[in-house]
Amino acid sequence: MSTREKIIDAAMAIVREQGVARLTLDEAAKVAGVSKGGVLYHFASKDDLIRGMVSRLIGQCEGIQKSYYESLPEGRHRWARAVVMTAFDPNGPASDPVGGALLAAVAVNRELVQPLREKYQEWLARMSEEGADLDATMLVCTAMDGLVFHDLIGLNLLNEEARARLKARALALLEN
Amino acid sequence: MSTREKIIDAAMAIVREQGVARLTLDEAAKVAGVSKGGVLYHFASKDDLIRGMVSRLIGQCEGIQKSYYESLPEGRHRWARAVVMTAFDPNGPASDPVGGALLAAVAVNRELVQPLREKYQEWLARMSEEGADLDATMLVCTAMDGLVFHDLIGLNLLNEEARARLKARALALLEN
Amino acid sequence: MSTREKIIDAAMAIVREQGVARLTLDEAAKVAGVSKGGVLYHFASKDDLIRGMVSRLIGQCEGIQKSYYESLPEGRHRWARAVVMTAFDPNGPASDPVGGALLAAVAVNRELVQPLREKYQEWLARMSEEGADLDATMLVCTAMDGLVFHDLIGLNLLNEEARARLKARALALLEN
Amino acid sequence: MSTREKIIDAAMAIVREQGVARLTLDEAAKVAGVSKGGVLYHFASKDDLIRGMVSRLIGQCEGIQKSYYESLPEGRHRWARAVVMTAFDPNGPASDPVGGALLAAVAVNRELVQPLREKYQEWLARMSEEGADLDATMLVCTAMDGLVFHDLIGLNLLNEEARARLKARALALLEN
DNA sequence: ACCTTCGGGACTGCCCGTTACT
DNA sequence: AGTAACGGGCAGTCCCGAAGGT
Repeated sequence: MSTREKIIDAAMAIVREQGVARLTLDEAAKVAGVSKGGVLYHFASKDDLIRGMVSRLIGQCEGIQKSYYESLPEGRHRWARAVVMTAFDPNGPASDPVGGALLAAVAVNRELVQPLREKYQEWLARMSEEGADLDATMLVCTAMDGLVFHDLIGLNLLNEEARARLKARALALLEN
Repeated sequence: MSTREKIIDAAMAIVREQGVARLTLDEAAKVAGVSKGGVLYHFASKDDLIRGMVSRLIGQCEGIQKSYYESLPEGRHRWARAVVMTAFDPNGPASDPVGGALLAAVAVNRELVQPLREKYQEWLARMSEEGADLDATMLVCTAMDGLVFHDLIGLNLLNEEARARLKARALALLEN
Repeated sequence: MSTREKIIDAAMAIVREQGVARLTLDEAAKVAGVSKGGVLYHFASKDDLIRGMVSRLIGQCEGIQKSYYESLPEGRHRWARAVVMTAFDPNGPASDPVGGALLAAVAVNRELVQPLREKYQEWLARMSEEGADLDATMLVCTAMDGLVFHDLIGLNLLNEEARARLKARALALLEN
Repeated sequence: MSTREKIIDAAMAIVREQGVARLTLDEAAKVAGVSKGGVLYHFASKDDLIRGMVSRLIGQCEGIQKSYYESLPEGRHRWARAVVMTAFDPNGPASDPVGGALLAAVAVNRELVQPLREKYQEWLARMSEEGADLDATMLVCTAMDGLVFHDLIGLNLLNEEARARLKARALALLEN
């Protein structure tokens, strides 16, 4: 595996095991088995390292979404339904502590949002191609983002039953 | 005005004018016209200062919500509608750069979310008291949080027209 | 009990239970049940508080010495023997963690040594009054200080048997 | 000379010239001609810097002891005599203000005593190898530590004449 | 006399990023 | 494709002084 990948792995492991606050260049270097200078060779700054983590997370998220898409029957809102399924997936983005960390980083530094925006636009394009009711789709997708966001900051408002009802309601809006 | 309030004002001004990254205790002290020791007398840590900012922001947000509530006609989803109106208000939480900063802080430090959770539960109780369709309400409110969150991290996905349609769709779900 | 005494008690308890590093004015105030300002009313500075602790410790030490003196048979080196007994007493100054803390404070701030010096001179006078062999007495007493000092900094060089032999040797030098 | 050595030099100079209380990382950095970051690169903490100073002081002390040893005639207590000579040496450990500072540091932080303990055990081994009367040796050496300790905390109990008599008495105990 | 609230400023140590050198 | 060394900004701890209350 490339050193670059090893460093991202190390960074994500640190965040998962010790929390964001402990993600320092020194620690990432130590876990990845290189010097701090080595980390800064591959990533120009800490923000740059975070960008790398964001990209990887987006990739994972997209993988989950795609596999849901493939498992769903054809239909007008197939992609949108996949988005809903992903948001509620126990292994999805809402459950990864790394997500919260990156959320923080993105909130602080606006330019980190760029790769995320591009991916969102790609998803939107995909959904509009399948002839969806775009208003309902946007409402549902935005709600899914709200849900993931609630999970990421630990705002436990909904119990399992309420979550199930919300999921059903969201999918209902995407009927026919 | 109390020193404590002056410090919160200073902190919010810094975030608005220079961005979160420039919010340091030293800077807050300078702007508020006290020493760092003075700041740390009123706020035990930077996180504590942020907690103060969160509380104030929640208060402002609630004020907006309440004034919308009062301006709306009576009806089953009066509070829920007020939530939607607030989310789209150009002076609402979505537009304040301070919100992004606090979002970041909350994402990093889970315990900062406590006052926010309490306020949310109060709002939920309020909405359930008015006999709302709770599933639809949750879907809409979660979507509003998603929208605010998009704004806060600067993920400009929707133009004015799309926003207007989303607002209409959300309010439509709260009909009768 | 006077507030002043309560504060000294609190300070000593903190040192014993949490170590010197945790002895702060704030902590002492909290444990003693007053505000920091209250502490500084009774003791002009932290050093002053330490002076108070030193005095109390000297008093305790003198109490032990006196009771040994009274239990010893009359003789030329009765006081000197009491000094030796005190140095080896398991409840004596060598065993109190507070001693180490105060040692540190005294080493840093030379003027804290004043009460200690006065007490030493009193002891020396006492010993010379009993017609002692002053050279042997000084050698033995200095050795006792060395021993106490070793204990205070945790320089565990001697096991129980070696300590017993050292004690015997010291007392032997004070024969007749 | 290495930066590390320069920093230790600077730290010792500060203690000697301005007292322990003025030994701060900033000051050490300034005197050594590096930044505080530079100091903290070589010494992880102030304690770590002090550890470095302790090691150097132990080395100096051992040098003095060794040169006394070489100047002394052969005999059963050659090393022990060297210890006595060192304790009374006007350039020895008792006279260096740095010693007091380190004493304080060691009293506060028990783990700093480790190198000192090792060195003491080495010395003890050396003395027992020369076939010494170990009880007398321990008594004398402990007394020497007591004396050095008195000097370090500035407990001026003995005038020059009394010191000379103490020295003679100590050496007398090491006869034949 | 006794105690509190408020605030100032020195200091430690953590951490990011730069430079010089392989 | 790295590493060692270094610089400097910041957070948080702590001592203490000033001013005032009871």
